[in-house]
Amino acid sequence: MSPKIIDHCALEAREEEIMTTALEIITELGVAGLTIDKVVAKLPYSKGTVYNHFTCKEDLLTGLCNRSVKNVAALFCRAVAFEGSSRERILAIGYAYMLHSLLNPTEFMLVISAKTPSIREKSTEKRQEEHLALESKLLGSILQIISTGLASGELNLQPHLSPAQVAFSLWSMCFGTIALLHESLDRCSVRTEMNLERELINHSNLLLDGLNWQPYTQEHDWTDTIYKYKTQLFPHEVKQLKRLQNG
Amino acid sequence: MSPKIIDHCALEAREEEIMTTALEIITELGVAGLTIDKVVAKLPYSKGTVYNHFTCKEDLLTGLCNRSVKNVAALFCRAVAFEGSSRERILAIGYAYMLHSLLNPTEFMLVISAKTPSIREKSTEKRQEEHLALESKLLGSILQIISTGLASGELNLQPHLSPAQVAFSLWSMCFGTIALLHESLDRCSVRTEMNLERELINHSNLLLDGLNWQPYTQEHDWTDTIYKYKTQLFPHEVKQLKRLQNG
DNA sequence: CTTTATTTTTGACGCATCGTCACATTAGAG
DNA sequence: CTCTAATGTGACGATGCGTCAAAAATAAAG
Repeated sequence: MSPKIIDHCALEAREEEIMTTALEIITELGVAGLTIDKVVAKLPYSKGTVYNHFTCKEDLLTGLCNRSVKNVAALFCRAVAFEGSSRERILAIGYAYMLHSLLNPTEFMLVISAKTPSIREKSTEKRQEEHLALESKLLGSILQIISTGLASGELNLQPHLSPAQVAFSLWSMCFGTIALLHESLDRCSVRTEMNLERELINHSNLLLDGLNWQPYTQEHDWTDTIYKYKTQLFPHEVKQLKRLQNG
Repeated sequence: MSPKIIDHCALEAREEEIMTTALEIITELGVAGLTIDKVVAKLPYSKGTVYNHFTCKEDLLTGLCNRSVKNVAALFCRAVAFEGSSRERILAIGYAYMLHSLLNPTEFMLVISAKTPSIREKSTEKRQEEHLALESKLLGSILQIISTGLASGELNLQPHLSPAQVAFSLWSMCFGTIALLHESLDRCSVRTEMNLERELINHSNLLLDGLNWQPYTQEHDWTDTIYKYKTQLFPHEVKQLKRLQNG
């Protein structure tokens, strides 16, 4: 009676395989160049099988997007665990976000694409919810640092601001800066004179000063902190990035 | 010899007509629903004629995007002319940006879409350059206010920051905030508790405090300033927005 | 081993959209 | 009216999407 039943593990592995192949195509030909037919041609499966995993191209894109956000979440967890002041840790979050965007330009761009209604509208409800849950996880890491900052007295919240609002201000600032300065995204008019790492740190420091999050920009050697990010917190990622930029 | 020659004016009018029709379709069916065939069906012209104006769908989208940025530029010019302190005027820029995004959700979303590589890659070089020029114009308005702020001493630039960097920090902050909180864009997890106008003002004030741009948030009645934006600077737009939100 | 019941895979098919191009149309000069 | 070159037209081939009936694969029962 009971026939072939594929175990969950194998199914998930295949889903990964499909996504990886899709990402290869996108990296090579851009999002517009992605075609289910091309994915199928690169895989030992047929079109029907791919459509068993993803209802449509957009659903596949959202899946890729979520996979990317998962990796960001992992980096954020490491940032939270950084040994230092709360402000150093919150700055590490932004730094992690930036590193990820530089290491995975295609995926970062996908996260933006996936927020586009044309893609969102067509994606599965399931994958949409997964996306929201993942974003909550990211915000969770930020909120965690905010609460330690409040506890230690380093952050003095203005009465009209809630922790969630602070978390959101940091997130949107990082997002905007990275999005507008991202090499692969927009050749915006000022881009030439701007350097992503420098500007992100600048913007973060401005915002954190505005938030009264001590120690202030002038009161601490942030160059040293960033050196620690590079050598202690994300040594592997920074090395990978250098290899990417030189090769 | 000389046969039928269409005057430049009529050509441009037709281009407008095509874009307006395309925007209608996008508003109704989303960017994904836009089809050259549908545009043609709504117009008294044929497909070939449309393709005489725009090389492809993406080129048409970039055209729409540019038209939208032109409108933003006009609002920015009015913000620059606002009677008040330099900080009030720079805040008016962000407010204008937000108003525009709320009044033209479809177009704002298009601006983001148009930054996506899949669309940019396919657009005409000409329209790309136009886009960069328009963005420069936007930054120009911001830089103008910065320089008056510097001249009056209300803004005290930290030595490591250039006016262009300040302009960019404001722009990216506004962009990020609006993009992440935009109703039509992303149903992000925190969105429910967040209110675009309130958060944009909050973020702006945090950043401007961080920049040492006087008067500081606590030193001035910003509610009153925003009231002036609504009643004096952008009365028409605010009224339009209310109608939009009620109807 | 064969049969059977059920799941999984397959790829050809119908449909939609894209962008092109050979031909039709048009407006003015001669 | 005729001729000419700019302009407009829409049928057409190509490509991609998502479906579905049929085929293959599988594991237990006979």
